[in-house]
Amino acid sequence: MKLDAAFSALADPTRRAILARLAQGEATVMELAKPFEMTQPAVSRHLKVLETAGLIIRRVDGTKRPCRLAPGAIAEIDQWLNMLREALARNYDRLDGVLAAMQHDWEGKERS
Amino acid sequence: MKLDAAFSALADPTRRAILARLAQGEATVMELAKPFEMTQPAVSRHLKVLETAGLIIRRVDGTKRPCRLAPGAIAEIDQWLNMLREALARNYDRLDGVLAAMQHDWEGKERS
DNA sequence: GCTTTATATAACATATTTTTTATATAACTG
DNA sequence: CAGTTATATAAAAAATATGTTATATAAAGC
Repeated sequence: MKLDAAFSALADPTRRAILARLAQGEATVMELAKPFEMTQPAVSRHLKVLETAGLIIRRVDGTKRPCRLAPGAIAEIDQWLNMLREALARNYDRLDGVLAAMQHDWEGKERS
Repeated sequence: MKLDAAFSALADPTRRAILARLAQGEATVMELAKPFEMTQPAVSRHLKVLETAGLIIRRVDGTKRPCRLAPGAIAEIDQWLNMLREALARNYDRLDGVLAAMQHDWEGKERS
């Protein structure tokens, strides 16, 4: 299941930063690595994770491997999240949210 | 950063299944555990992960702890994903996708 | 009050992830 | 061709995640 890989890839802040950078356009591995206090191999691995998850694609340009966002990147993720969105919307329509706020035996935090 | 916890929580299939179940309404720990070939403590831990990530909330009902989807569950996630959505839409508008498909030096898979 | 039910926590084993250093490869440069 | 540049891969250490069994807690039922 690709959802595992996709969500897992997004769970890492470095990888999200890489995606945010790619949102502005293509970039090579070195360009992507520069902002991070991390070695190049580490970034290479993050890119592999993103590629395997279907979030980015890479092309070959001489000795460089420019990366971009994969066109269908978040399609599957979005589809799954829609299920939750709809459920949350339904709950809201039923005013479950309001009721929950009123009956204060709901805990927003943890009790220990 | 809560995004880490949220995406990380969603990366596990058991936890996504739990959320899918909760999308149909409140459920107790035992009810949630039943479909899985997993011990109750394992499910308890998954629920804690989901709660910490802000994806579910729990109330106290006697000895039971019924769970629901947290109202704002995917708000932060959605906000972040919007950045990507917009970038992808921009790329599409510029026909970057089409161009990429034409210049076949783009690899959809991996080369080894 | 004692037993059962619902859930949590602890201790621990195993698996996975993340990062590092060292090295390989392959394409440019002069 | 020799050296440099861009990137990948391997090996290994450290951190984290996931599941198990055993046990604790607290409310419910008799």
